[in-house]
Amino acid sequence: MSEAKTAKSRSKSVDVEAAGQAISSPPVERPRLRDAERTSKAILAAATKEFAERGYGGARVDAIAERAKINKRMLYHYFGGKDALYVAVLEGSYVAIRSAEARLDLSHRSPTEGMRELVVFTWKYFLDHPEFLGILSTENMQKARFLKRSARIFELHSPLVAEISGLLGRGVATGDFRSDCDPVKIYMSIAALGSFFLTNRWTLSTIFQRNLSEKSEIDAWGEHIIEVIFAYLRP
Amino acid sequence: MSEAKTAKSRSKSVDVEAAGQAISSPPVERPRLRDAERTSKAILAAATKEFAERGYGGARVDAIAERAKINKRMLYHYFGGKDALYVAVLEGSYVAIRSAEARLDLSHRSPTEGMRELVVFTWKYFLDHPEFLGILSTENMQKARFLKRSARIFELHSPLVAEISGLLGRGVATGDFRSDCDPVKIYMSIAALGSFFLTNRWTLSTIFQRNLSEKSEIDAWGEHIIEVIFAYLRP
Amino acid sequence: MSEAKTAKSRSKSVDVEAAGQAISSPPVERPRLRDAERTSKAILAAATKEFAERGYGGARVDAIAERAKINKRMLYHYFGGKDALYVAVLEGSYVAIRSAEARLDLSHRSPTEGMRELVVFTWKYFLDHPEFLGILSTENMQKARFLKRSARIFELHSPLVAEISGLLGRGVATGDFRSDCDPVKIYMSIAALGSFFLTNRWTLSTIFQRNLSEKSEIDAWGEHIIEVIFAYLRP
Amino acid sequence: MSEAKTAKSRSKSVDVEAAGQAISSPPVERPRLRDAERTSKAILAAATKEFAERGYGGARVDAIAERAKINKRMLYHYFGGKDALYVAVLEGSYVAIRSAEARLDLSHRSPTEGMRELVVFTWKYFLDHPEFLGILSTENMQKARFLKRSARIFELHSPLVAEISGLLGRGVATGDFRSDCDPVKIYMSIAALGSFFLTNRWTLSTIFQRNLSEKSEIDAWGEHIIEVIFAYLRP
DNA sequence: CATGAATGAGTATTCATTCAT
DNA sequence: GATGAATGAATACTCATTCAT
Repeated sequence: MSEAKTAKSRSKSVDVEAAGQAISSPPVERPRLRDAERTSKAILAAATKEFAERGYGGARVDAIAERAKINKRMLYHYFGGKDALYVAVLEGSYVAIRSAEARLDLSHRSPTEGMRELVVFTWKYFLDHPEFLGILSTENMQKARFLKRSARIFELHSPLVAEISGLLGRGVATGDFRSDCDPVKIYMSIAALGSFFLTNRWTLSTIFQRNLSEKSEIDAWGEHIIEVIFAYLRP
Repeated sequence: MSEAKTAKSRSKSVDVEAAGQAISSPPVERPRLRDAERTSKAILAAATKEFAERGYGGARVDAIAERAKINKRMLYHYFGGKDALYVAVLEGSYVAIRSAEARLDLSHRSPTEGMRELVVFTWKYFLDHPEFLGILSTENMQKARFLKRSARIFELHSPLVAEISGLLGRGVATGDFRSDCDPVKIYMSIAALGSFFLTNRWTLSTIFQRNLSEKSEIDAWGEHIIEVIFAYLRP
Repeated sequence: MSEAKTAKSRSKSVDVEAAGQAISSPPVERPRLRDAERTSKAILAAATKEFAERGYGGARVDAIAERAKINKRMLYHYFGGKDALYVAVLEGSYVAIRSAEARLDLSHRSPTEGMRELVVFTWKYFLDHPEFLGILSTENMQKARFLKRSARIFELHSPLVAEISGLLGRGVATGDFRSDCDPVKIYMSIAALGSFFLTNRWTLSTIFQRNLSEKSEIDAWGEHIIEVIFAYLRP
Repeated sequence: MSEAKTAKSRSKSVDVEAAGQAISSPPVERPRLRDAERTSKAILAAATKEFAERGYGGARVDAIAERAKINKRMLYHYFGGKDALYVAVLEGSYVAIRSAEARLDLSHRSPTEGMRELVVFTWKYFLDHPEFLGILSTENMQKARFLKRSARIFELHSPLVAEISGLLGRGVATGDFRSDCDPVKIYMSIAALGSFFLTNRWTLSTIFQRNLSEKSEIDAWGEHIIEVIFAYLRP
């Protein structure tokens, strides 16, 4: 592991847009050559896909370079190596979802509305960003080996917990929600139902002979998550 | 990937005992000469762990041989190659859980009791067989590439769906459960809640600064699953 | 540096013959395939030449494999890596010269005869084993980075010092040598005169416009060493 | 090796000051704009160290740029490439020692005094300029591949030979020295004893378990060289 | 003059698999 | 049946050098 050499990339701030959005942005025709930012983002986007699809061990540096249409050497120039690039992808992925989440502004809605919005957002985000779930899968297969080293990860998540706590508190006050709910458990339940379906639909489709990638099945499961969560929250 | 060469292994029947039980079962005392079987099981058990921990791409044939304490050549002798071995591991994993499940005998219990038993069994099985979840993760990361080729996988699962359908039907009749429940959705919800917690606890522990591998957290989540499922089933 | 992985090669005893003699032995026509010892020696001999000629940093693993006419993979199989192979070469080189030296049996000769024999042997050995000097050059350029880690190197050299001490002592007794000579200084002087000429003859030939690789020059320098050493030892 | 591309650098005259003295010389105060020269010297000094420490093959262009604290591109601007830079270092090294030597003015001293001065100077120069010995090592490892191409190298050395010849002739006349001494052999003996000790002290310290980098050992060896040379010169 | 992005050809090392005994 | 030597195709990473600004 060449992590000692990541110094250079450490100073690179992980760009919120990079992992999540560069992927879908239209192929802007800029000068092409000597565009450091563009190159760096392209690498990050390509790496995100590759790591998500093949896992850390299965991901190939050459494949990332090819996907990003850059010279493999640049990957080392900008990120230092496979490890450091993976860490950048990992942090970038979390930053991206938490940033989008933060834009929800749940506190100005009724508890029921807010909770529904959170559930729907989460489900949609998972649906639209399959790489995020892939990265999580990979990282967990390694027991969060890399994430544990990331200092700022915790801070990134306290606002989320606070937000859910607020919703729950207000919901209890209005009589919409049962009391004694753990915000972390609520979030985990939402994530569990959403993530499991999308992540595992491939084997599930096979064993149950039912194409879970069809729109109707996906939509139905989205409804199902809401039903389950609200059934549980019901006082 | 030399998948064209897996023909040899196809003739190998997957042993129910292999993945799930050979690990803990006592060394059966039969005449001898059973070295072949013993070796084969050791390989399967070692491969299960390796694939579960590192994923398909990250797993190393050498590592499997070393874990199984056998000569690498034997692995090719018995299974034909990495791909075929992986398929054997995959099928064996499903066979193992479905076999254990089948021993539950849910039909002789009340719907509520039966459902609780199913939830508890699933949770415990996931807890006791982390490799199973690892294998699923890996296989889904590859979009069920290998599982899709496995012919008998569907048959293996129809009894499970039937069993849950039975429980639900009886529950509706007794007034314990709401009507209109999809047995597959119920099973997927149970699996989702159990699997997600265990699979993702490493990153979750990190982002929420809370050690989800502690017994108290694990037990609490087991209770949580039951609560969620029953809240949903409540008429 | 992958030295943590050299465990395997560590158990390989360095063969005295390997570095020094396998090089000049006739190409025995043995079965060719599956001859571990032969392969291992061929690698060591090839590596000795490569490291001697190009230095540690300049040596190429591919070049070694090609010189040894083996698959590059075997080099890792037998030695673990470039580092470990280099260490084997280094130790082997010292073992080879010290073993040959030990066969001199200086103690049964007169001090003068013994000393002359030592000088001549050293000169001839350097002349016949240019790789040895090359290896020393390389290792010293790295400030003995690898040699310092070699445990048995010191033991290998105490007999030499003892032998020279014996010669000097007897020479003082017979009146042939001056007293107060440090055996290590004597050896170093012999080595210095021999080594410097052979190692530096390329630049020396150029700057002095005189071909020091000619037999006459080489022989003359051999005589010169003897003269210098005996002039110094003269009481 | 892009040796065909060194044409550019050929026109660069090697500055006497560059390798040997730029390092310690005070920042000459001239109008300004001298950045070009300053940069060029910094590169040469950095390259001298790098090549001396790691050898030609082991030296890294990036490392040289970093040591010189200049942009790598400048290195190509001023010297054309690695090869040409190496040649400049090599020539500069010889020019530096011969220039310093020329300032000795041996002809106005007694033969004995002059000879002692030459020995002491050589020893001190080697001691103070470890890069010089490193460069020689490297160049000889390549059998003077680059030096052979340098046209003016021979001229640079004839004064040295003449100077020593003069000393020897006068010494024979005064009866201080034996006759029939080859000036080149004398110089080579002086250089051999000095160079070998300093170059090889790392391995020698290890094999003889004696720290030859200590001041006492170094001083003692300086004395030893004088003793050896004068013992040999004694009529 | 100066900078840093870009590149293709290496360079050490590892992998799954096969072969000879 | 069992063993370990042998192999070619990757695989992560590095190097000297050039290009655009």
